[in-house]
Amino acid sequence: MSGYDIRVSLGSINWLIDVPSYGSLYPALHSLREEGLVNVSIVPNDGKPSRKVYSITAAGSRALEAWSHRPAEADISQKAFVMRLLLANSFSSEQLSEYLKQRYALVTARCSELERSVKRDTIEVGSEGDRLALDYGLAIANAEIAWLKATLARFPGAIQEGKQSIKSSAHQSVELKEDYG
Amino acid sequence: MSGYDIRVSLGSINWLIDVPSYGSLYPALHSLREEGLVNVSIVPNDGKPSRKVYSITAAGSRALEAWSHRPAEADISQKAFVMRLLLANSFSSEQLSEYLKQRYALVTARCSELERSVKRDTIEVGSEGDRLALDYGLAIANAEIAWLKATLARFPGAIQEGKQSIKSSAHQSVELKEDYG
DNA sequence: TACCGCATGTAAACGGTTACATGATTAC
DNA sequence: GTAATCATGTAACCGTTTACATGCGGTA
Repeated sequence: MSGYDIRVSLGSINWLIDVPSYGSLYPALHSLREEGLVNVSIVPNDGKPSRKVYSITAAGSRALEAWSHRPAEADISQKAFVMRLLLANSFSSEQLSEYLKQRYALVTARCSELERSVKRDTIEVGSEGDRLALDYGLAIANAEIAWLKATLARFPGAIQEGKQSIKSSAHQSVELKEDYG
Repeated sequence: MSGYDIRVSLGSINWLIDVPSYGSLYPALHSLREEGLVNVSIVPNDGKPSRKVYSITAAGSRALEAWSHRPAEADISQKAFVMRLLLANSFSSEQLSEYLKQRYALVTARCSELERSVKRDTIEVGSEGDRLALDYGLAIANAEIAWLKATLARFPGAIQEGKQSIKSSAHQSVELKEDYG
């Protein structure tokens, strides 16, 4: 794709991932080319500036694979998690499963921590706004847990006993409480 | 609270909001004081540096209120949305309801846009990773829609007909399809 | 002995956005 | 005729993080 194309296609899901501006995207592509991780082919474009269509090199594929398999930092953000998911092509079923389990452990930890701090008042949960925000956070976290459970069921990793086939994971209410990770 | 306290208390929900580092938090508090929006009281602290406990002034309250009521930018991020929710104390029931309805309109729009692009292939939805990421996005968006519906039912704004009393909104599966905003 | 928690603060470094430059074409 | 789309690119700007400075007390 061209830099422009990349920006436009990512722009349609800007709320799911961090989309770079042209001011950082174009220089990034230049340096990737200098490092030999991508090739450029100039495609003349009547009137408009000629398109520079980038394609990944063998070295680039290796680097990308290394990047996506690098150990997940403990406190990964939602957007970074989705970005990694987008690159899940080079994941084997086991690796994907492992990755999702790590996320599962993280989110359940956050969730139970939040529930604890709502019951006690470790944090000042005095105001209406605080309660609203925490309730929202809990709802989102629980939805993510449900999705992770459903998706883990669809991509059973190395060893897994209770296989269930599930078609669509969105909209789905699943009982929680199991322990991955 | 002191700058340290602010950081620590916000740090426990760092995945829900953007938490500033000390390097930007302390200077921010200094400039707020210069603008007369907060007061400081120095509390001596045996051995450790004395604590600087900040409290909001009348002018500060007005500025905060103005900030939280300023028209919501169209493409607000999840974290910014939660930050505003945290300050929902100065919202009237009508204002809160209005704010949630705006959010509802935004998220439903994103959701249906995503569904469209999954069915057709406006975006290249070729790879496994793409499908996973979009499925995840859809699940999260639907969860947010459900939460917004439930919360709007709890905080009925000015005019609203079908009142239902709902105790806890998390974990809840709600039918979608209604039109707020 | 070494490190973590408490508690504040500053300056350099870094990374990203914003704004600008260019220019032909199509839509209102 | 005015704006928006296509398409690339650079440089100034700006906010944020990182790293450092200080220093006492508890603990592994």
